[in-house]
Amino acid sequence: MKNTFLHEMKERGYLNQCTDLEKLSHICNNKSISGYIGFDCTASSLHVGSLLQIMILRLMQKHGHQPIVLLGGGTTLIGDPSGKDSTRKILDQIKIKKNIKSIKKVFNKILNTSNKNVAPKFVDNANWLNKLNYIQFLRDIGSNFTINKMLTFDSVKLRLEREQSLSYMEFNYMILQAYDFFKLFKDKNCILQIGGSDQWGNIVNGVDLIRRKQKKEAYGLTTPLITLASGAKMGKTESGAIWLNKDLLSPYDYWQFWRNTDDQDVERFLKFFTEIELTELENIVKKENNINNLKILLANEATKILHGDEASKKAEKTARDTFEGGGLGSDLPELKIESNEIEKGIKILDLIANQKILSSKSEVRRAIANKGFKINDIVIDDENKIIQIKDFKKNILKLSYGKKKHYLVKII
RNA sequence: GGAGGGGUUCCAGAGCGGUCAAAUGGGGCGGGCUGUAAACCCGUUGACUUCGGUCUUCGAAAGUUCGAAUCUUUCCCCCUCCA
Repeated sequence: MKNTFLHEMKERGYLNQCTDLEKLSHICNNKSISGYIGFDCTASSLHVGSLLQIMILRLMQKHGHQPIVLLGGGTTLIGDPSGKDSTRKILDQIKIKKNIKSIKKVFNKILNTSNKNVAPKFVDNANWLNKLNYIQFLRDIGSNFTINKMLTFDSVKLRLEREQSLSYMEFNYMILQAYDFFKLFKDKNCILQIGGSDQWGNIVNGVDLIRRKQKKEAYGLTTPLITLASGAKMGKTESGAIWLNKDLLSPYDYWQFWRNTDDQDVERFLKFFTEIELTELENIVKKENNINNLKILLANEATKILHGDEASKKAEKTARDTFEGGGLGSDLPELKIESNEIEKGIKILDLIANQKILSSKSEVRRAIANKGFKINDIVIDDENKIIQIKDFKKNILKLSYGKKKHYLVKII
């Protein structure tokens, strides 16, 4: 039993902890199962921080198991205290509904939806959580939890140790998540919950609840927390999160994110975020002595999974044209400018400031003084230089900020 | 309830009547070197500016003063110790 789901999980480095790895792999090897991962709906898109989990869902499909995507419309109303120092903002239901709709798009792109046997099921826990009867719930479910034990979970313990307040509402989060698992086990025969390592406590609670209520075994599994070589958490950079939704981050920028991976992370990320067979990957890595080609491979494969082959190729071509050819790629972000403004002639300072590349005019000034801006690859040394139609080639002018940010200014 | 300590720019943290848009470090951004990497070095890091300046910032409000992040009063919030 070599080529199985859990085996590959392990090989790719997705596996951190499991409630009972042996039994679970035995089950997985003999039949197809359903497993779920819950996603938080606080934003209108997930970011690469959640990508590993999605890759796992894809891997389940590859091995013939059915993924259940739980979009936490109910639990997002409460807010998971795990790994948080303070209570976060609470969203209203309308916003959450919108977020769910938007987040779902990504799953439909990444997961295989055409094969009936493994097509993902989407569930929203608002459908059952919002209807719960308080007294009933306390009697049926609440009676299975002891405060003594709940207080020992990291999500609670850490907050209390730091004397940061933890509201009763948040305190209940783990019970709700346990209930989710119980519910999916009962209704959808879902025997596995997967989550990040910070979810361990919540997952174990669900497994326990199922054991108590149903006298049956369910399984929990966590993935390691991925950090970058720099020590930062994956997904959020200073300039903004690496969103998965196209409307928040273009395929080109997504491609660039992977292209700019730290040397030390490349091999690990190839395992995590591409589906190249591991033996093949090993060969590639061994043969390739230019790490930049590995980064390109990573960017291509990762972008392909999320945005499709075509978008990935286009992003690569644009990157090559821009960085290697020193020319301009068609997939670069576009900035638009009115033709009458150009006819009059516009100060370079104003042209840049009017676009939202930097947040203030002073910043643009400073950046120009620091030789940060280029027009058609020539450093701008005078902020008062007037830009006219003759500076455009075929209606297009290449504006660069720093070494990596390039834009096409188009006259409309 | 009693006794103290404190809230400063993205963060940490100095300043304690004018020379303060505020030291220093971190982070960010830009430049150099390279490989669209890391490390390192340099610059920059409130807004607007005709580059002379102007305006808004040091928990909030009011006051003293020619002048306040700095002094006074009230209020809000945090922390430490005792009960």
